[in-house]
Amino acid sequence: MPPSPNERPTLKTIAFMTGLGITTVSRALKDAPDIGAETKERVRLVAAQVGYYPNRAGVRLRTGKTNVISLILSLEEEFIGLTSPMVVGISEILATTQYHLVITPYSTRSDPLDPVRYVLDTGAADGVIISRTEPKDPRVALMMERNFPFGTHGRTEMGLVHPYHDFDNERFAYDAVRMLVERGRRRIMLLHPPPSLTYHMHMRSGFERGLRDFGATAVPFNKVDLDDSLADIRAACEAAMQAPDAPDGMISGSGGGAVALVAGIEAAGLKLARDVDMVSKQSNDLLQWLRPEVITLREDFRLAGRELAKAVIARIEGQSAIELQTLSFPVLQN
Amino acid sequence: MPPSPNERPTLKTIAFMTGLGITTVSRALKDAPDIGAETKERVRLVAAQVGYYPNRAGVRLRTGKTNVISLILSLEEEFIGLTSPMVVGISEILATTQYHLVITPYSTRSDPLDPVRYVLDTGAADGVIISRTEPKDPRVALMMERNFPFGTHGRTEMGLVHPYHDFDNERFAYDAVRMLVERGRRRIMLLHPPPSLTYHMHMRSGFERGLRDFGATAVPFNKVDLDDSLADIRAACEAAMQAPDAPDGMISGSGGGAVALVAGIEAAGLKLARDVDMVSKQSNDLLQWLRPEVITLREDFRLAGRELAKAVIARIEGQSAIELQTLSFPVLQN
DNA sequence: CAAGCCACCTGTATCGTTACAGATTTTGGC
DNA sequence: GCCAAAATCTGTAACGATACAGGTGGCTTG
Repeated sequence: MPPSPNERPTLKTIAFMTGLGITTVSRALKDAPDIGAETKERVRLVAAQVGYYPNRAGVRLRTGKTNVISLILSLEEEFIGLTSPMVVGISEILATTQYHLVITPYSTRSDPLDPVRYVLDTGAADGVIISRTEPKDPRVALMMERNFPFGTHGRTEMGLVHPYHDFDNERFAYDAVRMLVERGRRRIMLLHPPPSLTYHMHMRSGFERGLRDFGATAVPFNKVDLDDSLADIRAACEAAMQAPDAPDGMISGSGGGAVALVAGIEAAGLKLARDVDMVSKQSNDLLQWLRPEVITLREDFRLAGRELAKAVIARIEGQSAIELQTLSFPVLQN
Repeated sequence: MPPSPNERPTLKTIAFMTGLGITTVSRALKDAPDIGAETKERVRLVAAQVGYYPNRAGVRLRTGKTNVISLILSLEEEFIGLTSPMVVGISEILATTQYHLVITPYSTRSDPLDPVRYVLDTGAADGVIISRTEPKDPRVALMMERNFPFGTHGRTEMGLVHPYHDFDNERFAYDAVRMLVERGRRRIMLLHPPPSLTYHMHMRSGFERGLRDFGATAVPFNKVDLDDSLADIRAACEAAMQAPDAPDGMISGSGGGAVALVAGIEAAGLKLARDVDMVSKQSNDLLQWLRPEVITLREDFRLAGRELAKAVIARIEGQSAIELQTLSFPVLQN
């Protein structure tokens, strides 16, 4: 019985059209060595002609390969818009491959291990990308233990070697201090990431190294971090500016945080560039347009997405993890 | 042969454990009417106990149901961050179902029909969500013709009934004009969406109705639209402000556009609230923090994501399209 | 008590693909 | 020419699920 011409073509369709066996067609399309060159050519031609795509469910059922990369996203952090460019970067890479991108969400209020366990237990993907990486990240430990391919946005501190892409937050904070000191600022305040995340340490250590090397002092600012609401950050900043030892320089670990700090400074009746200078990490340029006085160092999330997608695929293909660790560096805007 | 206890459990595992047939287990888990109540209970218990999830590839191969919703994203538009909250909204809904969210990207430089054709031809998803909807949108026509479930962010003008969620841009522009006139502004400029998109018409007609009803006049501003770069928009705005008939009121169809307009106004040496008032659509609150003088009306993209996800699922389940059309309204910030 | 009906359960075939173990034909060596 | 070794090709089974067409046993019904 000839396969219906209206249905999506399968190996059977091509087998019928070429007069070959289904197995032969399958192996021809895989360029297997035991198939004749002319046969392969013929099969490829017919396959292209009828617009054949392998059925993903068939492949997945038989081989276990899902051809899916899962991006695990916290529903809370993300609406700030940071991951949007990351999704774009990942998509750019996956578009050139067979992989699809699946978004696996979780709520920060629930266990961050849940989505990872879900993917591992159900075999929902061939590889995973996670962010909000912690020094002793249990997700990383779990995936390493199961030997499951993944990449992290951010590093860990467990002596486990795994693929990552990270922004050099140590250098960012160090350079930020330098730039502030160059502008004559000496009393510097840092709006840091939540202490649970690895890059908190990086940013703090760059900050402190900068203070030492360039001779500035830290103004404590520990009541809020980048996970807090902009309203809370602004209020804390306003209070800090009105305290006796108010800072004359500020560093913000994100563009959103910087906006809140600027609002706090101005609510205290002070003025950027005149009373305070600020260096901020920035991923898009809205801040730049409205407060060009803020010095911004760009973190390229799109690049991060590209690097992570490449790393995870390479890991799936068996490349060793140590070759799949990349770092990117702050770039001064303008 | 008992199924290996290390592997993921399948129907076979449960069948072995309960002493039932595979078919019975399958039907019991589906709550089929021809299975005894006690049996169902027993099967459900064992299934929960061993942590059974149906194998997606098996279901998909046998039934054709993918349990996937595809969000089709333009790689260019999106890094402004608009779709990030939309992804969150979609995820919130899908998390309560069996559906996975797959991001299917395309480049605005290529044919927007490509990703739709891909999903249709490969059966990659059970339903699709698209944005950047046009009055005669060929993607909508194609999916309607193939009777494929989808939802659009934005309406069409083809006399075809399909699920959509839209923001009432007509009302937005109308209200915006009113608010500007209330502040004594009479010469109003509109930064509109690209003319190819449906909501361009909506926004323009609300704008013009507002001008008539409230007695204001339009200042032409047709060289740029919201798809242009912020730099181009700013330059165009600066030029407009220096022309003899400069506007004293402005309406921006997006928060990003508003930032560029503000920069243009200020580059021309003018001042918000004093020389010009502005009403902008806004999806996050960065603008609000740095230029509180700008009046912002919120468009809730997260809600849009939720509504669209619900609509597509309902459509898949056979609900009629006309019941799946929703509109949301501008909300004044503060 | 046979027939019919219900309530429950189950075997078989199938979706599209690939691993595996042959089968068939060609080629080459002597 | 004959046999072994390549070179090509192919059928079967299996991945996990479900549609479909039967089974089986008990109970009512006339």
